[in-house]
Amino acid sequence: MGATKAEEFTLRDNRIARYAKALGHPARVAILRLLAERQACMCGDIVEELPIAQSTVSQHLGELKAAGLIQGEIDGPRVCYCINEKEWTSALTVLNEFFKLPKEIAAKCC
Amino acid sequence: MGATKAEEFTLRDNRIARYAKALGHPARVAILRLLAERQACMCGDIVEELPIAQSTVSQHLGELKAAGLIQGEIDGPRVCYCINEKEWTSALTVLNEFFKLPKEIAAKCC
DNA sequence: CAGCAAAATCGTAATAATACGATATTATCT
DNA sequence: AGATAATATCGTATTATTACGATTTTGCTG
Repeated sequence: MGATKAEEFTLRDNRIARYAKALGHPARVAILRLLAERQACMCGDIVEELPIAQSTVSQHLGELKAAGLIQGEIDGPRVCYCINEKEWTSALTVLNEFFKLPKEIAAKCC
Repeated sequence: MGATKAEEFTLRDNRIARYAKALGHPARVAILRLLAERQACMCGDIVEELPIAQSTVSQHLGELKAAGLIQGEIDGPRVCYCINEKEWTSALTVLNEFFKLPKEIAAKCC
């Protein structure tokens, strides 16, 4: 993302940014949607559903895993991915809390 | 963000990604938090609060404005920024709806 | 063990994001 | 008009992201 000064911000804000960044690309949103919408968790079927190459899908999966939002489990010759419910809930909570901030404020100036 | 294929994904997923991307940097989260937490909307005071240069703050403000999350109004020699309540609510709704997807699913496989 | 299929990793090119200093704008005040 | 103060914009260096093809790894199957 270019030079960054992430360390100089609060842990809380970095946490929010980390989750948000993981959702910051339509391919990753689409992947998460697929994982959420299908009963079973997906593996390489994602590649067939999305307009990007296998290696790129794998890269996006890696980022989602790094953010903690999904987890993968080896299932025979393939890998079965699914949403990490715990982190997912955590992300929802953190983002919701953040988004509700202005609701508590009456005054508006512009 | 490097080469991108955003056009090939759904509008819905692009919309979510757009909001999420705006929140994808701790500086922008911090800026939004400042705008939300203070009664009045901020201007250059943000520069004093954050560990980044004035031009960088201005750049982040521009991105938040492009995403629709904030709006600025000229107020004398300064610019008064505040959260765009409408878009903010819209972002909350869209993200919430997305995050609640897996809750409707009983089966888990890993 | 050889062969196969799925996924990860590597190498790399193209592009976007981050950050800063310097400069230009803009609006106010004297 | 000129000076001042606040923002925006420009130019640019650095670093991150995205994407793909090629290759490697991994685990199963004959």
